[in-house]
Amino acid sequence: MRVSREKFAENREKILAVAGELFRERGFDGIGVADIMKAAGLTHGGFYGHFESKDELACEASKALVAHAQERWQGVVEGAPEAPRDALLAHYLSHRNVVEHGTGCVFAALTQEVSRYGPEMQSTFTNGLMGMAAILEEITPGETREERRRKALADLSTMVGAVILARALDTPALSEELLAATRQELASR
Amino acid sequence: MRVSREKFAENREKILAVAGELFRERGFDGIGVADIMKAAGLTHGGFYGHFESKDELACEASKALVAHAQERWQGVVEGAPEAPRDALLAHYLSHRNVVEHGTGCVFAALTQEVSRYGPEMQSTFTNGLMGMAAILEEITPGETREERRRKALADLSTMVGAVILARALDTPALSEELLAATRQELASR
DNA sequence: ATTATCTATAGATCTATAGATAATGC
DNA sequence: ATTATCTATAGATCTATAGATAATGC
Repeated sequence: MRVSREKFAENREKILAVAGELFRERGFDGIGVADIMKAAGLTHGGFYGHFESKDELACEASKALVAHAQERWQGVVEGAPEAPRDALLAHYLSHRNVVEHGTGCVFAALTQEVSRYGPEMQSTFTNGLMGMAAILEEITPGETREERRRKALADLSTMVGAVILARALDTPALSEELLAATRQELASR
Repeated sequence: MRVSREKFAENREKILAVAGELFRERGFDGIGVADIMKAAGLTHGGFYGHFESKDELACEASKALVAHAQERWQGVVEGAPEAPRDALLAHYLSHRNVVEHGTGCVFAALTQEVSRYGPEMQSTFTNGLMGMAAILEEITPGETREERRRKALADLSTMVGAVILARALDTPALSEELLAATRQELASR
């Protein structure tokens, strides 16, 4: 049964949204095309009318996730003009970002798989990470532009690293301690 | 053709060593039992005389990798009693640890997959991360034990995060900039 | 007539096992 | 006789495709 052009475009967006969530939850290799389409309410075979391959879907979904992550950071920064850095630290180093893999930070979920994928995926993540660093640089104190850039890169490593490590710890209390310690240390700089 | 007991034990160690390298290179889901055994110079079927399942191998290999990582950090710290923290930062935040996935840090390679595996795997990584934090705590300056513990957890997040992000960047110059920025910021604390 | 989706399946890959083989060690 | 390894394969899973179906839009 064929659907309208409008519905076709809607279905593509639905596949991308569902894939973005399931990839973040289970990794690129942890979820198949059939299950993604099932979760989107479509059949396996229909997938190949929308994307040439699973790799193409992984690339497109990653681009959307990275763009969305930047918009979210930008929104948090603009929503707290008096203390943007504190707002961003509280937003990112949160219990929610540790527990909700499917809707949490794409970098905390998928970065380790990127180097095993093709150059297009690496380029997407590189651009995304540099975009996050640029947002951080704007709200980081420092004498020179070089110093702010340096602090932004180190802080980005700290933030993403803390969420990745907190997700691996098997006790909620330890995860919370790691998050709180990282928040406190970053805030005091 | 049967082998001696001694050779049997050797074969088991060889499988663990090869698996530890290939898991770090391609992830737990990125390499199969048959290819691991081939790399170890054995046949696929022989695997199940050594391990009950691929999951058991993943757990045992992870335990060995985590223990080895702690020993290595301890060795670096003891090898530079005058400036152990600087030595550890230089050792960990190195070009080698970004490029050589198969022999590099187990946490930089596999931590994101841990939460998708069973409780035994999570326990192994939790113990490992807490061990690394304890080593860091010993060589971190601070007024109180609480402050040193806090700094150690935040620094561990920064170090592992920096290597993970540096591995995802698609330009060697950017990876080096991220590493150098992180080294410089951590050293100045 | 065109085209988006669905059904069914080919082909590849992966884990795990069964049975055979051959060397060890009592 | 025991046991570590090898050969061969069962069974499950995954990507991708071929052909059929049915609704859209000229």
